[in-house]
Amino acid sequence: MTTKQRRLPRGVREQQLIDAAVSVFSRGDYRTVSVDEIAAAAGTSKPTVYHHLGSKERIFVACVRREMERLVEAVRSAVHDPHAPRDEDPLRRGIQAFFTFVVDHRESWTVLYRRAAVQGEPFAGETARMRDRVTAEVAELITSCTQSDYGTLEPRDAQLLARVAVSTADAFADWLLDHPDETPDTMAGHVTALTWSHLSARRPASS
Amino acid sequence: MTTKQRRLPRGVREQQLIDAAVSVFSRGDYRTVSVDEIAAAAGTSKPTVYHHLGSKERIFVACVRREMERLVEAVRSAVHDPHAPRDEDPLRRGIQAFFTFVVDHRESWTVLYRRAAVQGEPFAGETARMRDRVTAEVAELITSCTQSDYGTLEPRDAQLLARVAVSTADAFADWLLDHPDETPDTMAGHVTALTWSHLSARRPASS
Amino acid sequence: MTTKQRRLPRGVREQQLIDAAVSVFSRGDYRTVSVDEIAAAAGTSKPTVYHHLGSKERIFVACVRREMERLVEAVRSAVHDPHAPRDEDPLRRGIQAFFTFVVDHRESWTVLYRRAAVQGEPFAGETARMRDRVTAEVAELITSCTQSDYGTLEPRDAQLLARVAVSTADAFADWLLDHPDETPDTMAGHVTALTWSHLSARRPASS
Amino acid sequence: MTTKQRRLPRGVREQQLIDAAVSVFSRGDYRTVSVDEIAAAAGTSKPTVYHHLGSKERIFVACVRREMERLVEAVRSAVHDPHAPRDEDPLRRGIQAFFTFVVDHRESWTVLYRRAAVQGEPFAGETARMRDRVTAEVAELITSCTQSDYGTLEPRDAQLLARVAVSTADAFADWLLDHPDETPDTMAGHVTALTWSHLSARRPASS
DNA sequence: GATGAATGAGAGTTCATTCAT
DNA sequence: CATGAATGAACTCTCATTCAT
Repeated sequence: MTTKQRRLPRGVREQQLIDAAVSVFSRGDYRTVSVDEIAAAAGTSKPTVYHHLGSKERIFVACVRREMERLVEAVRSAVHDPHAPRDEDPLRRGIQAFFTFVVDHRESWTVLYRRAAVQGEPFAGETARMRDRVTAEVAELITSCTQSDYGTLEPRDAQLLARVAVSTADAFADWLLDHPDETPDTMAGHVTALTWSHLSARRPASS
Repeated sequence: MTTKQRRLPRGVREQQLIDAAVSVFSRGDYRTVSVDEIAAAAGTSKPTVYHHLGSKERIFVACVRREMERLVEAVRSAVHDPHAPRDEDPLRRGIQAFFTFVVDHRESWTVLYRRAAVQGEPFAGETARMRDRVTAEVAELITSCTQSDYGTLEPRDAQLLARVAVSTADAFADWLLDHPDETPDTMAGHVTALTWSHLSARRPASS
Repeated sequence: MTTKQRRLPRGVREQQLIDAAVSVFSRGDYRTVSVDEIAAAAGTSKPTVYHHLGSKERIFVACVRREMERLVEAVRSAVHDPHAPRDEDPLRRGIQAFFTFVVDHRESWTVLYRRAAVQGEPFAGETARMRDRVTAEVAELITSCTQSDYGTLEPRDAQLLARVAVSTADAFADWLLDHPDETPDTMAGHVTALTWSHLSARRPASS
Repeated sequence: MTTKQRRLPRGVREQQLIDAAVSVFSRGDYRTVSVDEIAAAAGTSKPTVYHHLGSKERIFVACVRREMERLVEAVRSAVHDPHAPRDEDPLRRGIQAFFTFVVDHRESWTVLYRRAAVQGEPFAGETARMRDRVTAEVAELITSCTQSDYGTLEPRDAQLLARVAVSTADAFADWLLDHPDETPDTMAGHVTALTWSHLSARRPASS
């Protein structure tokens, strides 16, 4: 799976292991996945995994944490892209970045959105907080982009919209898997239109 | 959990067991849940569960199957309700029924939508097929209700809409858990508006 | 090891398991012993052991607790034996009972005195308390038997004597293993003489 | 734990390692202790420990061996002390030295007497032989000191007495931990008196 | 029909020990 | 010499599943 390379420096091995773990966790949930599988996917042995990550729980949290950072970073830099044309909608850019991430890093997204949702695991608190950050980030994005156009969007509404946007992106990503002829860009257009239209539906009085 | 009642007729006992199983499966995924827990929740012992349902896998499938029937039945009878006012939108009625089910039978829905989604379990095929039937049903509903208004809605588009509707309903149900002041009816309104607006977005030419 | 007998009632199986566990724990310390060994010695399987005793720690504690009761009971009933001759020294009778127990139930004693002494195990508190009870019991025995002869024996001195008596009995039991020609009775005589003489050493003024 | 000092001459490093190992082994038994702990206590890394001592077993044996030498040496030089007053009892001097060692080098003694007693370890033979040497030494001491006073003390009796003396010293050392107001000297007096009185008890006819 | 008892298979975790730097 | 990295083996504990009552 990975180029076999013994005696790697700390940081590198660790990233390799997280790569493997994300991939494996995207195919089964926390309980289904065995540490042996992760080790095998990383081309190493179980004790090595423990040497670097400490415990199955910490492996999982490390996965969620890292993929979370990547996602947030991707969306943020898209929204604040200094090279983007002035007249381009930053909201659409952000949503597109978000959506592109979901599609391009299918495994990451699955771990982030689907696996972290399972209740009752020992690490519920940590991952739930992580998961909330995705929607919080999206909500903030929506808020900041709509402030001028529609008056002040209530935080509560922004939250709701964010949740809808996220779950919709998830549904679209699934859709894309079964229909490879659709382009991420087309889909991103759908989501944006959808969000806009829902914004009007929510706030008919403010137009 | 259930009123202890020995020596019940076959069918009844079985339904009780499935009730308990649905409740337990809604709180943890397939692997997390133990047959012991299910037996305890049903107020009986493990071998009794096996006697009636055969194996853990078959227990789970039985849960998904039964809840599925209930959901489909609820939506269908709402759409074809003969006592409904003529001028009422059957689509909205259907969506509302669907949404109401999701909210009222939180546990059933969780098992149906979240648990059945996990890949890699031994019964993947069976439950995946079940799960697809939800969206298929919704798609059919949308198709049949929009046929006259928007020309012929492409099956493909109906499918996509169905998926969005379903995942949105899921997001809304989650939202409702955190915000008990929202009424299911309000939420149902949101979904309908959302779906309509998206229909326009998808078919701008046909208006 | 034990007569193979399937499907035993709860209590019986449990005692069998503790029997086996005592035997195994007497040959190796807490960490050396594996639950598999215990299961094998009891003629059953590992999960059965867990079914009845719960955890390795609880197995060990159960052993210590039961053997403790036995020892205390043996000494007590010897001291208060109503059929004993009036002029017989109850102290000697008690020490002899104690010593006989140590020699006859070599395994029990080893678990009680040697294994429970190891610090740093997770159950340190529980077993330490148990272990203290042996000496406390012996101290009480000594106190009650010497009260009239030597004035009031200070509790502190009784404690010290008890400790010496216990460790001496342990040494003697070891000795007996290497020299089978000595009889337990002879040894009991030694201990008594030893204790008496030491009593004089401690309280030279009261003679 | 030890002053970090790289590139030490062979012998010194080795002694430092044994120091650390004795300290660690005194707190947990052979299985509880990990080589990592020993390495950490010595302020070095695991492979270094292996480089010098070879294996966990050999580490343990090295500890026992060295502490044994120290104990024997301490007792011997006390008995044969040329500067001691002529009329002083060399037996008491020896016992006192022995007892002082037990109290002052609590960790050494624990390793020697308690840890080495566990059966079933791979090195049982070696350490058992070591352990026997303590009592043998004490027996010899007793024999040589009593030769003139009580006729010839049978070797067998000397052995028994030695065992009792040793286990009693152990009990006293424990006692001292809980009662810091007792001085080692007082205790040594107790042991000597105890041994003498027991000698009389054993050989009433030979006086 | 219903249940306490029993178990084979497997998962997470640790550790003594060895390479390779 | 000294060490971070790597691993095979073993151990505790759990669970789906089946007997025997």
